[in-house]
Amino acid sequence: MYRPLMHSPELLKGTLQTILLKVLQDNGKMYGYEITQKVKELSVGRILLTEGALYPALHKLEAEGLLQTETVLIGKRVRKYYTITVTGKSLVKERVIEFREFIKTMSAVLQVQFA
Amino acid sequence: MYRPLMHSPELLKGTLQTILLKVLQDNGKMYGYEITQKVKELSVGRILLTEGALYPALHKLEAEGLLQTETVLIGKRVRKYYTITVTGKSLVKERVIEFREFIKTMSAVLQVQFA
DNA sequence: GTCGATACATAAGAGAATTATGCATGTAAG
DNA sequence: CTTACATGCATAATTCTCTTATGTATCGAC
Repeated sequence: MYRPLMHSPELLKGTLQTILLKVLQDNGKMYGYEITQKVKELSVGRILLTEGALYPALHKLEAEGLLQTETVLIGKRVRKYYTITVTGKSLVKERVIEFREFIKTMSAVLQVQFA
Repeated sequence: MYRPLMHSPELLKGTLQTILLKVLQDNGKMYGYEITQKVKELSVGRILLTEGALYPALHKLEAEGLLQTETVLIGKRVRKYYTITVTGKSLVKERVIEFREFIKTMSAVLQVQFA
């Protein structure tokens, strides 16, 4: 399946984990495909997560104990639900703060107000 | 020479070109090392450009016609001054707008106000 | 005379994404 | 009824950008 380019491909690097954790924190139990749709909706079509980035990222977050999974059968289709853990919740807080700091720094370097 | 880690290494990916172009637009003629010091100063020590990233990036921008160079001998030391071109100036405008859009999008996805 | 700062540059390696591919089900249109 | 698109998972090959490491060399201070 074709996946169109995102709005700012390079800028998004490094933000994927933060996005996944935050969306899961805000929306509770979600599965991969559902996350891509939610992010697409929130970003008004500007962030289109690719499977090649999404699934490895989810697996990594799970391996690190930041997410928990639960596999469910819907008819004959497999669905893997993800939930954020306590550890994940504390990390997402840090990540959002870090992102805010990053914007502050960039604002100073680029001499631009981002308000 | 050792180069300490930057504040948010992953987040910075993709912003290097924008930083270089904008700093050169704001400060006129500058050489590599001078740029690292200026960026360090503007970012209050949070962005420490490494040579391995800086020089290839400058060479690439030059090859693309976004920067012009002028080599000068200071005593026995070589210095390569960079100036932003007209093409470069129009690109930096776009890049800053793009970065602003990126923040807006991230703000919507993370449901956080970045003001 | 040695260390740290100044000043350039390239190569090897790592990390995170894109692109491509694979498998499989559900459903709407023609 | 078959074809295309959406749903749903996953991994492999490749690309891109940066870090880390290395190399060369000048200058000033101690």
